[in-house]
Amino acid sequence: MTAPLHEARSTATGRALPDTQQGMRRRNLARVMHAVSAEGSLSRAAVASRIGLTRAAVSTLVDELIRWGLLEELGPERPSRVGRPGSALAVSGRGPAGIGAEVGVDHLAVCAVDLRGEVRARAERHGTNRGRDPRPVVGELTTLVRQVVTEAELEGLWPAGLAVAVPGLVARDGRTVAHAPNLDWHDTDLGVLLPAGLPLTVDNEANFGALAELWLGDATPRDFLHVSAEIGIGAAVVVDGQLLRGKRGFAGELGHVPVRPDGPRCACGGRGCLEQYAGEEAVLRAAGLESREDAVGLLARRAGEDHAGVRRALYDAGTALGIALTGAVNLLDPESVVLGGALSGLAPWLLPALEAELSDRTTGPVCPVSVSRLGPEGPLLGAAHSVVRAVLDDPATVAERV
Amino acid sequence: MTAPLHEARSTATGRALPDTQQGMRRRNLARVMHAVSAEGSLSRAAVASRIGLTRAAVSTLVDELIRWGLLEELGPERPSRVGRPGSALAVSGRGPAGIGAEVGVDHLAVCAVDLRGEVRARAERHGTNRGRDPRPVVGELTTLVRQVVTEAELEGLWPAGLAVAVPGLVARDGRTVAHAPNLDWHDTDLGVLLPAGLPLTVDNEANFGALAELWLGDATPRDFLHVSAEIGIGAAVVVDGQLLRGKRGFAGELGHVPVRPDGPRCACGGRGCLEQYAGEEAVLRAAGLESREDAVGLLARRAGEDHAGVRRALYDAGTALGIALTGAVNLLDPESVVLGGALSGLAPWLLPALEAELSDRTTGPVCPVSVSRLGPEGPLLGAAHSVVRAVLDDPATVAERV
DNA sequence: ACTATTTCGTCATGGCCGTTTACAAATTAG
DNA sequence: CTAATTTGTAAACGGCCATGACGAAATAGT
Repeated sequence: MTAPLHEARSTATGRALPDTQQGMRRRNLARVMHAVSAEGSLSRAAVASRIGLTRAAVSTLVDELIRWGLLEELGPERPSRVGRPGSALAVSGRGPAGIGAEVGVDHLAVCAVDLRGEVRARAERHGTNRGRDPRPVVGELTTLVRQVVTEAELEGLWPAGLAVAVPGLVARDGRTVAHAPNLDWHDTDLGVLLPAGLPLTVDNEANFGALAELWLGDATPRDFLHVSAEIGIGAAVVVDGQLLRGKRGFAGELGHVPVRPDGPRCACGGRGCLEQYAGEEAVLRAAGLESREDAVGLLARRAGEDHAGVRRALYDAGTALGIALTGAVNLLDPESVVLGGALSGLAPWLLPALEAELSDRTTGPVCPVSVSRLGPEGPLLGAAHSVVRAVLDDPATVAERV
Repeated sequence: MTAPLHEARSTATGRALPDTQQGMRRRNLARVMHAVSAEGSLSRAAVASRIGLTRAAVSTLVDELIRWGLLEELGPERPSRVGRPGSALAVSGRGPAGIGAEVGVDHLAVCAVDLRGEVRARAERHGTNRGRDPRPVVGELTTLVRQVVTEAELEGLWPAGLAVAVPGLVARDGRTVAHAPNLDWHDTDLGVLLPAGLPLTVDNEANFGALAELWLGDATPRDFLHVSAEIGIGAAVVVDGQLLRGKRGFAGELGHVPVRPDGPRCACGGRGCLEQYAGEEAVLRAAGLESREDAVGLLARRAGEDHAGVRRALYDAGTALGIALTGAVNLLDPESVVLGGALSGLAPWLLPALEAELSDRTTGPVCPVSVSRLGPEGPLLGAAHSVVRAVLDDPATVAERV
């Protein structure tokens, strides 16, 4: 079932557009941008036939988008068919840029992505942030943001917004970090700490990772389950190209799905949660290793060296993941499951058991499990791209800034 | 995150509307219908302020809707505030009607619902359909449909479509029953067996039950999980007022979520699926009862009589349901869980254990569990209403039929 | 009782926007 | 070199909602 006809369509920012001629125009501007963006380069006539408007209408839309600096004319296409060749249009490489930032447990990173989706500037700083006061950390992040912004501006870009990925739960206001256990940040409003003037969005890094997979993945479908392990084990549910957030924004808590209902007690109050078997701590303990900084890298190395205990621990973790995912797949019938974040590095040793459980426990064709190509870059790229998508989704918002 | 701006909006029938003035007009017609329908009776001015158009624009929209027989003028409102009283508009009780039908294991039922949502005609036939050939069964259903249609026509209604609820999986074409184990129907195309001329939709009865809950429930939110047990145990996931169907249309298979991963083998290939503990068969066995026709009624009676074995069996089923729902709630963060279908009758004995598991295993405020008020009527009403909703969602479709 | 005020529904006007139609430009096919 | 085809633009057209004005129908105040 598709969206009801009567509901006001919304922009990516959540603002409803009135169903009036201006709203129609704005939607058509967006459709032109998306058509060109998807194809890389397209003539006006091609856009028209693709989005179902006439060439004349598309011409006026394109004129406006060029005036705003969102599209540019590349000149005549190489003629392939008979008839006058079209004039190629492309998304501008000098217009607005999305600034993405990531607060990791042991690093900070910022990048700028242009409307074409290319990374045009980058800066990062290594060093742990665990337990540090938010103010100096965000101060350092601000420095990196400024660096990236000036670098991007030298290339003719202007920042359209800032999106920050954090390892924790974010309040529905999209600015406040409600709970980031690995940083020990609680109820921290990043809006007052980051440079003003840029529209700001803060979200969980797993969510941005899933969106990156959706937007940048090789052949990622519009309905999938993205599983990542950074803080605990999180899943992002993507339905029809949209992130499912849940009532309180807590959807995707795969880590506390019961796997063995009579298993050991969990901090959440339950018993035998997935995290008890596949969480970082649990796997390290099962493998007989100490808890330390780059635990995932260590596990991957040891597993590569055929360390029996580590292999065994990862196999068991894969089994537990498979059981939890069986439930999720039964409930959601997604087109695929994608392993991202830290899990992508451990996938070779997790997958065998995981897929065995999944195929044993489900009938019919098994839901395919793939590994994210983006790996640890996902959240940062997803954050930057979320700003870019907002511009593509409603180009008229930049009109006033030009 | 809300729907991207650039995507073509769709009608409830899945047909995309071009983003043009005609599409805009159609959407505004729908918004007027929904506004009046939601409030029962509304003046033009009230509609205008509610949907954000001007009185003048609403006037022309209303004129058209009245001409099509979808709205009617009730005359001047009782004046409450100062100023000229408005003329009350109401959804017509003599326009199109939605015909809903239900193929149950031991009954057939058909009803007609008008645009106001009232049941205006009804017919049913009792007697088991288990294992019968589809042709005579659908023949009898056709007779009932004709009865209901003529009865509705006597009241000035005309049938706008037929929606059929079946206890089984339905192919994505919306016409073919892929697999109905309790009827023993497989790959049965109902389109060729039912009266032609009426737009036909076939869907799973659990899905229609969930939609009924969404549309008719007392205070049902737009994000909830509807659990029902008719064939096996099914859940319908409703996200943002939309049914989540999944890639193959199999979403909601709660019955095969692993509850005890090392439990007894299940027909699905897995072990310890929910159905092994809370399925009809399993509960009867645990209670020491024979399998028979009205098993749910029997269980409810015995439980009411304080039969210890039955109580125990239902308590354990509630525990298993609670474990499975913990996983689902963690994954989806719904606003509530609704127990419908056969489960609603057994709720008093299931709920204690179910809620205990849920509150023990989740942190923060517990996801509220409620019991469907509609009970076994849900699927039939949901089917009929789905036709009505399609008209409200795109009133222009009836223009040609008037 | 009478007037001022408020609100409702409608009409005429105007502006916005996509479509239709026509045409010049640019290329291939023959 | 001509006919056919396709592209992009311009002008006229038609649909749709907004604006502003007006009569109608009620209340509030004197």
